[in-house]
Amino acid sequence: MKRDSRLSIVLHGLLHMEAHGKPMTSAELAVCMDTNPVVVRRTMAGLRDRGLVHSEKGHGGGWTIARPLGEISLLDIHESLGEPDVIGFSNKEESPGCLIEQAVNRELDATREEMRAAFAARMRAITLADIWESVRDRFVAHHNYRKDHHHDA
Amino acid sequence: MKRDSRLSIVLHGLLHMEAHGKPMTSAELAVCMDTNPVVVRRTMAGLRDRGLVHSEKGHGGGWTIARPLGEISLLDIHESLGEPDVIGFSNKEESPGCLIEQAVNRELDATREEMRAAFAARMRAITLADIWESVRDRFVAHHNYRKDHHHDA
DNA sequence: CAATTATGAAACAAATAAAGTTACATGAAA
DNA sequence: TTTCATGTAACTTTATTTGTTTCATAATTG
Repeated sequence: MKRDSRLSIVLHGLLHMEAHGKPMTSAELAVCMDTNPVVVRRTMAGLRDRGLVHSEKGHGGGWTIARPLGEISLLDIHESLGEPDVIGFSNKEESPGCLIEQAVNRELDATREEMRAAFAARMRAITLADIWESVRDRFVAHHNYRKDHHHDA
Repeated sequence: MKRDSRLSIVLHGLLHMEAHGKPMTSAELAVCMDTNPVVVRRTMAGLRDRGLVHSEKGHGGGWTIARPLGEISLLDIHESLGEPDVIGFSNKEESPGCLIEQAVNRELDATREEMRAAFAARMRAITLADIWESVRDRFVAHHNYRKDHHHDA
């Protein structure tokens, strides 16, 4: 299966927008994210429609985050992408006549529901601010490591 | 044909084998499962290699379950299929240099691990015997319903 | 107001992966 | 020795995601 990586793409883009400080164009984002400007627009479109980001045309235009990072959960973003299915396996047939296949589907459906619940619970609890802090922590750690170990004259 | 449905296919086939009582050919299974004999062989191959099922060539040959249903967990079967990834979303890049993308990956990786754990826990706890009972329960319920509501002269 | 720069969106092409199909070799039973 | 069944490789079809081209629209700049 070709797996959906839009959530990964969008999160990466959003945090670069935050780091940039001013509106960032689709072309600039595309370079950061090693993809295409049209892919950026297409992927951000859902977030724009929900008011998570803002886009502006013309000179000085581009993308900005429209809310405080702490008020955007990863679940909000997932929903803005149209809630693509996060499960990698499916039933051969969704409404089979066969009693055996029905029983198999019941069991696998229940498993998928549990996995979706685990996904939603975690994604609801995490905001962009959390990831942003995680970036900062690692950056500081890296900086301190270099400071403690540098061998310059 | 988008998501992997081999687990669904294999479970359906195994329980038909159980119901059949004698060796069942790939062609017979393919009819039950609305697929192709080669798909059946290909999908069952991993289970044969692990000793969950047995296959016999020639007249009277076909597939049989090699162990008591209660001793085959759904996780055993999943592993026999080569442990295909059960998650439907992925990272854009697996080992990025960008600190931001690394932080995004850490978060999504952790979420996927939780989902995989939920999958494995459930699949480990369920055996073919459980599904088989579920089939029987529904069959009996259906039979009783018909008995209580029939309107024959 | 015209040139430039940006998004919006449709349409199309490439890449990937699962499922289906064909073909044939191998082995077991009648 | 013929028939039936699995084992496997190679190829085709279909579904889905991602990438690309193209052009319309809007906002800013000179």
